[in-house]
Amino acid sequence: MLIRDEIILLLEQALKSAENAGTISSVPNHTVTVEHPNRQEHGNFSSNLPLKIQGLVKIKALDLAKIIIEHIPTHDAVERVEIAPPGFINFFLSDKWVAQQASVIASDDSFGQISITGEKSIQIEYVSANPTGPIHVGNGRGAAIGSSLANTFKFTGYQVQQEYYINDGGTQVLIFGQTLYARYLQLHGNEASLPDNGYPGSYMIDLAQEIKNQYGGDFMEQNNDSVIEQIGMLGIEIMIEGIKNDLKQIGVEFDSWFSEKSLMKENGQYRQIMSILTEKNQITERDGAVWFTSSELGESKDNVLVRSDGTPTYYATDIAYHYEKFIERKFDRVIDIWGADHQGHVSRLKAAIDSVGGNSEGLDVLLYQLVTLRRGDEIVPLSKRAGEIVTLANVVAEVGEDAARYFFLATGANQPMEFDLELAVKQSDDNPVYYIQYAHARISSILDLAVEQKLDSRNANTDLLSDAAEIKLIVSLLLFPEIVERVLSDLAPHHLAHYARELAASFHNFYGQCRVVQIEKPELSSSRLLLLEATRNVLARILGLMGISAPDSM
RNA sequence: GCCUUCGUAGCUCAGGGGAUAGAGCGAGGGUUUCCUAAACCCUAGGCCGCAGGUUCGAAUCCUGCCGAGGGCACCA
Repeated sequence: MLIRDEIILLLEQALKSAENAGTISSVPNHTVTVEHPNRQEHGNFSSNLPLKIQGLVKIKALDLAKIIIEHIPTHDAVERVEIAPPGFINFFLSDKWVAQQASVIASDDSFGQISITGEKSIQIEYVSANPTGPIHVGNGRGAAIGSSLANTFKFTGYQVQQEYYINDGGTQVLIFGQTLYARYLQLHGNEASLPDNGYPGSYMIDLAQEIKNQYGGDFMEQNNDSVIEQIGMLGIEIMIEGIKNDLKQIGVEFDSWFSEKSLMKENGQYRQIMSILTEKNQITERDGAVWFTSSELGESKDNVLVRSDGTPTYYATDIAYHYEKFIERKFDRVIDIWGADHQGHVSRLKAAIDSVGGNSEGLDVLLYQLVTLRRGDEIVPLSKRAGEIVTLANVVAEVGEDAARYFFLATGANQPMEFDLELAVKQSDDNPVYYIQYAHARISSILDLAVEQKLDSRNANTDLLSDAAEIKLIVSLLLFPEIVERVLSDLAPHHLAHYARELAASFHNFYGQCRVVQIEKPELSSSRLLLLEATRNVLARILGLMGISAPDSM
């Protein structure tokens, strides 16, 4: 159990005990919380319980605090409890107990795994960029958030499936095929113009070249209607390989690639949701199109499911897709990670999920604000000339995998993010990601030295870990499970990045204050080596969760 | 117009009911006969967009206003 939760328990027991003793009246339901105060003199944990319930028991908070602390049971970890105006109860952990935790953390690979209740199978769908072009910088943000979140869920014991939804159906893909075919014809010296709203990017020429290299003029000789579809599908396949490769560059690999087209089969999910909605009378025909009467469900308006030309909208296929997730694959919980430009889609999708028999409460949509790219003072336009975009691959090539992951992750999803290429590269020496990695490398280096000097942590005596810097470092380590908990409850992996930096700072400070390897003091050395092992465990873990490498030397 | 996210140090961002608001970068100063100086320590820098309200207590919650991004398609 987390020490935080044990302290909450102490407070609950104290309250109950005071009630039983008759010193205070019975308190109706309430939640006891503790937090980490900003200031050291307020202890390791602080509770506002007296302030919260003073009105209920009709005793002034400060007096109430006095009563409560008299009933707090003793606990190994707690050295003393103080009250502070206007009515806080502050807990100070004993240094001895804190020091002992170094031993626990060093030997426990599962340190940080919080106990979970409820659903344990979870699907996280992210990136899912259209396969009609290479993935861009904004997708990189979704990739970093999704991947780190998935890592953290997995670490905690969830069954996680990471999925990429391939939009390989619909009009976009048709236009993609037409564009590709036009480029292909041009490469063979034929006159051909791009379709309206085609894809002007030069990567389409490269793609056509690749197909030409592989298939020569095969597609020239065919003269049937399906040639565009064939060449389009071929192009999509190649694009997807490229996307997989780009994602691999930032350490992202999916368990599953789900094809939109597969929903359109004879008795597929698309047909099923259409018939369910028809049966439930939630569909109407208007202007030649088929509408979902979502306004009757409290949505701001109705939405088109089938266009007047008979093709389904993205909305309709997305309903089918989520029907497949919830009803067929039976995920308890689904997390979709989308760019903020899809915000308007959230509410109507949830409404539709409920209509087709799913439970939209199982769906969390995590929206991330869009990315602005900068180079120093200059804003880098995400799309340069017509169709030319700054790809994720460009950025990763420029700043490196680790820095890219860190920068994408470090800003909260709700916050619009500025990615400064100049900062990420030019100042790489002062880059937070190197700062964190350096802590790990330093530890490895000291551990190596210890081996040379024939020192190890077996003779550790945690009572010797009493320096302020040592205690502070262990206190930082003890925060790790709480961080994991927050990442999962808030779906906010940026906490990982900030915590990692704080932990690294605690370590670097310790390093400056306390020499580890000292031949003449083998017991102290041993104890500090134990602390290093504990720190390395947590640092390596958290870097792993963020998808950043933990180097042994730099 | 409606919906939504945001506004915190010169810059990039944490904190999202709690006590004297924090980091990094940038600025100024100091630290190395000793485990990696990609480090450590110190200093300067803030009406937390503005105005009301709720509360014992507001950067945090509510309302309004100002400013920025995104959305309001038979695009995805």
